[in-house]
Amino acid sequence: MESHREAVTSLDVAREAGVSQSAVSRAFTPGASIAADKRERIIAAAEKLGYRPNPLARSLMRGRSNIVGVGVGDLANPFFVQTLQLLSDALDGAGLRLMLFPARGGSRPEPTIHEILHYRLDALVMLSVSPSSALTEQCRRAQVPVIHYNRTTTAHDASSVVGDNGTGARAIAAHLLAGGHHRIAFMAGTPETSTNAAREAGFAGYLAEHGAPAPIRECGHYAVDASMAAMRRLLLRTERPDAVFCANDTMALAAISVARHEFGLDVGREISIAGYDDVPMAAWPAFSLTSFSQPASRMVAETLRLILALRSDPDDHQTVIAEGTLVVRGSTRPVGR
Amino acid sequence: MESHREAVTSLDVAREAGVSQSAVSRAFTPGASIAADKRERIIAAAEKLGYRPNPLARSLMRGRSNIVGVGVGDLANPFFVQTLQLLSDALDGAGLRLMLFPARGGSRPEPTIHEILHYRLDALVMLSVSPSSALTEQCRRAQVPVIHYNRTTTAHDASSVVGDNGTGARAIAAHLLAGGHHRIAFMAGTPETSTNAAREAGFAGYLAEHGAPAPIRECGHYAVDASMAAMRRLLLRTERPDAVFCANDTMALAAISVARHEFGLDVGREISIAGYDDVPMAAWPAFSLTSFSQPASRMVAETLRLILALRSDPDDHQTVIAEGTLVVRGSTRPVGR
DNA sequence: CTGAAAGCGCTAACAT
DNA sequence: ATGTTAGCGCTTTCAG
Repeated sequence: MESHREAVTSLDVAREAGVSQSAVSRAFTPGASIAADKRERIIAAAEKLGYRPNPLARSLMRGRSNIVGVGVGDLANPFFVQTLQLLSDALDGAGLRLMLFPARGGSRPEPTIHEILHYRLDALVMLSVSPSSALTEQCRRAQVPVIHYNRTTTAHDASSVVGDNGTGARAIAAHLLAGGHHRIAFMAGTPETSTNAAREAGFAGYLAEHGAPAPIRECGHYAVDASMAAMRRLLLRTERPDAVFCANDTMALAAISVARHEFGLDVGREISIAGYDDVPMAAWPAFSLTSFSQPASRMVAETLRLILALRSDPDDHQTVIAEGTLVVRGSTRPVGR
Repeated sequence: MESHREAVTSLDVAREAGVSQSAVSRAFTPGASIAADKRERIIAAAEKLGYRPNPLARSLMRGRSNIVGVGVGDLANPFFVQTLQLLSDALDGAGLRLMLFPARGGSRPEPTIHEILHYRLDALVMLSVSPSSALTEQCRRAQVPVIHYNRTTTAHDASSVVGDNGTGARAIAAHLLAGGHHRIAFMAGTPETSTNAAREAGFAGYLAEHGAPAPIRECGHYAVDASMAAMRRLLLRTERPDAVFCANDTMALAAISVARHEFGLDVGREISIAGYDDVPMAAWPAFSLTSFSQPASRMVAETLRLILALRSDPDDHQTVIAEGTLVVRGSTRPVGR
């Protein structure tokens, strides 16, 4: 009678290699003390039998799963997709598993995530979604460190990785002012988010400091449809803005689309539009979007670093701020003339 | 001295409720035989203590993890992203966890996935990536059923969910012929993939059956840069094509971009461009891409159905073909005139 | 229906 | 360095 699922266990390997079962365990544990020749014999036997340590049992014993939970909201934003891809590669390279779950943006608390926590996750990364305070509390109780990605947090027992939103937004403001614009608008993303707050504050702050009027404001909620609607409202004003800074690229691409195809405007001459993130599509000739580039790969690398640090010390929380660069393209009026 | 991670165990709940530990287990097992009032008392005690069954231990005993592995290749294609989002929601709704891993397209066998298999996965879904034959064999040995998404397979011990590529491609061909086109081109995706093969065969087949010459062929490898290059080659021909069918939308959007912005062509009048998948961006005014719509949500629903079916019978393999619809937009010359 | 007992496959003391 | 012995937290016979 076969065992559970006819799986090869460490005991099988032990018998095959003529050693104890714990020796097999040690052979598969990096730092363990075991004679080199013995280890090799065991590895050989394991290979022959097609053995692999059962990660479930291992996690149960170790009290740690080697799994990182990743909560995502709307994947419509290419910046998150890019991040997810990079993160999936990075974790894979570090021998960690990635458990993905939908984390609806702050609305009602998801039941699922509570269950996920009990996997003894090495860390929980929230990709541009803010966990409810209840969830945060649950994480603390379950001893799962939380890393906020692209969001800051007031909580002191959480890490976060963000771009330098204030500086980025100021760079955009400077660029638009230098381009000779006077009626400048700001298209906000979701108002409650820290990214939007920081970008808006930096943008408006720079304008104010340089004697420009406060920007006209519309809200696109980081969504395509809402941004199109917001852009229409902006362009139907009697005092039509001559420049629009959208709080992310998704909104900016939608805005360009509306300006060009619905209002027949020559983007980059009659109106300037700038975004934030520098997603791959921003570089397409169809858009040629001026944007502030968030260094996704560096941000992900930092996230991995935090995860590894938190593995050794779950209380070693940090906030990482990654610098970006302004990428000037054709969607904004050139400065030099 | 605290236990491992000061976690609440079923034993704690048992003591609190004054029952045996196995009773607690039964209270959390849907079909188990336990008195209703006793169950309620247990649930109450569990709630009070903040208890949840440890999924690791549960999986270890049950020999099944409630985890579905999902292998993804390049997430640059919005169709896959959309699918991933839908799948993540669907699995979540069914109480299943989603373990994401990067599965490089068919190149060398990834070491990671071999490890993932040992989680006693309920299923392994390959999103538009073909597993190596070695991997397929491993899955068989580990008793993990494989589901190919957007790919057919010759293997008889695997399921697959695909769109009706032949029919879709023929619909595009019919639409282009009806539009009065004569020099028709086909931009291929990755040649080795079953999707490309089916779309190309359907397209060329329809043209041949209707007396049209075989399509001019270039290859865009389902990638943006390669597609832009391919489009340039097509448009630099002395006999410039007046219609191009791209094997997916990613390539078609890139093609539009090149035609319009590099060659100054009026897409939809001077040249027709059609794609496949009907990704969200296809509907943007900036592109207005005629495309054959793959019913992503239905395909994902079918995938979930297969997963659940395979849970009860791991050998119950099926092939599901989902029908789509032609979505005519402005990027192709209208038929009626 | 319910409790006691035997593991799932592994790791981590504990003694050699 | 190695084998033996306890468990990790749970499910599942097995008696009753």
